Amino acid sequence: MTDDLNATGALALPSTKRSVPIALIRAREKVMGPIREMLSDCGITEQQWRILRVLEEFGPQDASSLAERACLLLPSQTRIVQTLLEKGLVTRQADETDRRKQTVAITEAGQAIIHNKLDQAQAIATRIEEVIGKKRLAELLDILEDFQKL
Amino acid sequence: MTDDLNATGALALPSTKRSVPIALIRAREKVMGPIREMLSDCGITEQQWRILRVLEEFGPQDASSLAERACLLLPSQTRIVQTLLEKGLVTRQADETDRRKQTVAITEAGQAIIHNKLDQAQAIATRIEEVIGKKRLAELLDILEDFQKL
DNA sequence: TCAATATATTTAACATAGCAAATATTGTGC
DNA sequence: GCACAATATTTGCTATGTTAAATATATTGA
Repeated sequence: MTDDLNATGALALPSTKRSVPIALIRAREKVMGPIREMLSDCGITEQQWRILRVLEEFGPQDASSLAERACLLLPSQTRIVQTLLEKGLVTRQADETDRRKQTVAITEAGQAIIHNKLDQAQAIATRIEEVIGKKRLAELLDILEDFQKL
Repeated sequence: MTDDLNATGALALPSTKRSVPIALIRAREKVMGPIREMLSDCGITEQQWRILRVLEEFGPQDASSLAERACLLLPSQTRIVQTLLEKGLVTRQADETDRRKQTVAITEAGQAIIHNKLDQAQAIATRIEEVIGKKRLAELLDILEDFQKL
C-alpha cells in the first residue's frame, strides 16, 4: 500500500512539488537563464541557437533531421529557419533528388556567431557541471534518455 | 586536459546529443504526450491543468504564489486564468487588505475536472515510475532540484 | 500512364513563453 | 499628507509550441 492518499482518504496525485513535468520545467528555466543572457546581445533566440548548433555539428541536412536533432516541431522550425534566412545565418535549398526535401545549411556568418559565443557557452556548461557534479550530471542525462522509452 | 576538442583542435561545446537543455526538453516532450492526450477530450491545456492542480493542492492564493507553484510567468498566467474564468473553472477577486493582490480559487467545476481525470493521471504517473524506476525517479527529482542553485 | 497513397514541408489558427512597459495600490520619509 | 519609491498584476509585442489542414512532390499499383 504505497498509494498516496489525501486528507479525505481518496487516491491523490503526487504533490506538484514532486511532479516530474514541473520539475523538468523548473530545471530548464534555470539552465536557460544564463544561455538567454549570453544570446541577448546578438539578437538570437534559444531555438535559433539550437538550430545553428546542430547545423554546425552535423552539417547540412534536411528539415526533418534538423527538427529531430534540435528538438523542434516542424512548424516552429519552418518559421525559425525563415528568420535565420533573413538574418543570413543559414541557407535553404530543395534537395536535387527529392524536391520535397529542403536542405538547410549554416553560413559563415552563422558559424561566426557560434564561435564568438563559444567561450561563454563553455563557461556555462562548466558552471552547471560544478554545481550539479560531473557524475550526477551524467546520471541525469542517462535517466532523461530513458524517458524516450515512454 | 578534459576539454572537448573538435576536428580542428579548437575548443568545442558538448555534443547536442548530451546537451542538458535539449535533454530536458526531450524528456519533457515525452512526459507530456500522455498528459496532453488525457486532457485533449476536455478542452484543457497542460498549463490550465497545472493551475487547477496547484489550486486544488494549496487552496486559494494570490497570483504570485500560484505562478511560482505552477511554474508560469505572471503575464502568461494572467491570460490563462482569464480563460479559466470564462470556463467557470476558477474565481478571482481582489484581496481585502491589499487590493493589488488577486486571490485565485478553484470552483467545483474545476475540481470536478481534476477528479474525473484522477485515475488516468495516476496511471500515467505509475507508468513513468515503472519505466524509469522508483529509485531513479527519486534521484532525478533530487538532481533537478539542485538546478535551482544555479 | 494515371489515379490513389504516402511522404516532406509549409500554412493557418490558437495558446503559451518571455520581455518591457503600463497600471494600480501600498509603503516611506520628509 | 504628499511626493516618491516599492510591490502586484496586467497589457502589448514578438517568438515559439501545438494541432490540423494545405501544398508539393514521390511512390505505388492497376
